[in-house]
Amino acid sequence: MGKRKPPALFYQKVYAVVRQIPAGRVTSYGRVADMIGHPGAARQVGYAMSALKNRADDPEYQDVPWQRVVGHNGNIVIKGGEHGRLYQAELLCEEGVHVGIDLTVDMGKYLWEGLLPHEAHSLLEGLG
DNA sequence: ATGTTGACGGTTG
DNA sequence: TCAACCGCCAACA
Repeated sequence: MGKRKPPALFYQKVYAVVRQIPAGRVTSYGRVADMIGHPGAARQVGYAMSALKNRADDPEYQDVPWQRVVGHNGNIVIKGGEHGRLYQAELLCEEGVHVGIDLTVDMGKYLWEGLLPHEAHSLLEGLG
């Protein structure tokens, strides 16, 4: 009884980095792309986040704090209508991240510094 | 192999 | 300031 096919390597790298974001902080899709060595692949990071909803029943991926990834200006850009965006705002609020009425996070205040290059390297080697 | 799809981000008018 | 456009590139049908 096989388990479901694992995500592609690119997605696994995205999830590994997102899991490093501390509660109470956020980062952007583009910064995650930079950290996994794919600068410019911000859209694909968003794609990886979207794919998580197809694995809602897989415990392996339930600990990925997707809500801590926002647009580069701090704006919540999740699709699925206001319901989805308000849900992300609610999750962030529970972690102590203030979300403005315009569904934007103050990046100057909550931005995660991110991984240093050697930290990203040691985190990602051994995947796939 | 090829075309379509996207939870982005930078540029343009 | 803001909407529309477009380049980006991995995953998937």
